[in-house]
Amino acid sequence: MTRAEENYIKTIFHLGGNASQLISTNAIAEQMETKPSSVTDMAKKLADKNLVKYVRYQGVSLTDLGIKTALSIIRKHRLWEVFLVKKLDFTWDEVHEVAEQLEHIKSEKLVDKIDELLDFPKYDPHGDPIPTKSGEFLERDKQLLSELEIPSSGICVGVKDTSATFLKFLDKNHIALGHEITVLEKEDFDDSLKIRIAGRELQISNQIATNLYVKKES
Amino acid sequence: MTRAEENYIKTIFHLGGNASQLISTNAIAEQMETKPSSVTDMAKKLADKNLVKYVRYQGVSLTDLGIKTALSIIRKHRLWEVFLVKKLDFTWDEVHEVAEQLEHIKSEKLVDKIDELLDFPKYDPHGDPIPTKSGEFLERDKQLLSELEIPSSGICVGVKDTSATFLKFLDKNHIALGHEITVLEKEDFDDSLKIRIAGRELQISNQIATNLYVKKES
DNA sequence: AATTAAATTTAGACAAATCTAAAAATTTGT
DNA sequence: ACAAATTTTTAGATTTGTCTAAATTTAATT
Ligand SMILES: [Mn+2]
Ligand SMILES: [Mn+2]
Ligand SMILES: [Mn+2]
Ligand SMILES: [Mn+2]
Repeated sequence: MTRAEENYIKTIFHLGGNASQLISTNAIAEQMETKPSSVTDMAKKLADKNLVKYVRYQGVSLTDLGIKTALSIIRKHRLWEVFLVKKLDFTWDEVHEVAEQLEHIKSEKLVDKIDELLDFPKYDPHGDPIPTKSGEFLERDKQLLSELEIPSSGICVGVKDTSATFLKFLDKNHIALGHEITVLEKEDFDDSLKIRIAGRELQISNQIATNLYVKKES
Repeated sequence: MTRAEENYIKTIFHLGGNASQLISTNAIAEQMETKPSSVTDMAKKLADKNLVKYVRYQGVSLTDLGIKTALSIIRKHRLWEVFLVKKLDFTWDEVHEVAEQLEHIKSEKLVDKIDELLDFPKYDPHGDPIPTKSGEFLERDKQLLSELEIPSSGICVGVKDTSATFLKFLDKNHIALGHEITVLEKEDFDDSLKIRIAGRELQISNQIATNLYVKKES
């Protein structure tokens, strides 16, 4: 598999192409910052290799082989992200770019040894689950902070937006995974929330609240 | 820089193109298992980028920029090899192939952090020196085992042939870096040597002796 | 149902990196 | 010094992945 092929497979997975749902060439092109015509070309190539099902004018979805491939790449990406944070003191806003390169390194032994070195982590630095060697995928029970009842609280377990700007904003406001967040009030005007986290009270916009995942306290 | 360009630069360096010596396209092609015509094309491209000096029909040599680039790639390659051996329990015959991929990962922070994690190693698992961040290169004082006087002894500090077959042969015969080797006799007929290493005596062919580096004992 | 708009595919082009076969330059041998 | 052998370069083709512009299909609107 070439690097380009791997990137397409991964993108299709992230757009929901694991079910039998067909993903449009336009959606893929937009996500990958490329042109729809390029996606069409690649769709044919991937279909030839039995990695996707391609229906002309409708879109593509991953085959079983495609899903297996996607999970393997995602596993590598997320394990490398954990490695960078835990072993090399990278911050969670620095890891994605490097992991985009490292995920294409071909060595099964390397991935498995990194997994072992990290003591088989279940989640990456952004709270996303790491598929096991055999491709199992444990999606966490979570919901957007914006959907919590008021008042109530939960543990911050993930981010939806993983851009460096958002992550650095969270750092600045002492919002980190593992912390308890209590929603105190919702402002009707703009859906902003008053929350308490790590002993502090602060006001966060709806845009923030719709990009933070929490796990409701049991 | 593309991956192909980096591989050419590295090969030219290893063939001695760091001095003003011109390396022939044929030599490069053979080393890289490609065709001389491909090398000619690349030579022009690298010359345009000021990485090599290219004299038609004569060959190429690295510019200062080319040397700097080569050292950076070699540094990464060797640091990754140390990482694989020291942190992930790879054997010295397994690391080269993976390091060939890892050396192209673009992240200065990553290399420097790996360097730090390994406590700034000076040599890779095959005894080759690791250039520093600033490009310094401390070639060790060493000589081929075949060139030791008889009788005398030295410390095994490196291998010339780094192929997996040779390295596994060395493992099988308990020959490893750091061990003292004493040359007891030389057989005139085939230049084979009787040596003592790790308490054992064994007979090694001239081909083995010309691929092992030792440091004479002071 | 026909027209318009939007999405998708095709056709043709391009850059990177490679190859083969033929031409040109250099080196070798007498 | 000159022919032969070797090395190197050129010319033209191929593959991968991309693009633009035009054609086609599908979806939306009157
Ligand atoms: Mn990521
Ligand atoms: Mn992540
Ligand atoms: Mn190596
Ligand atoms: Mn090495």
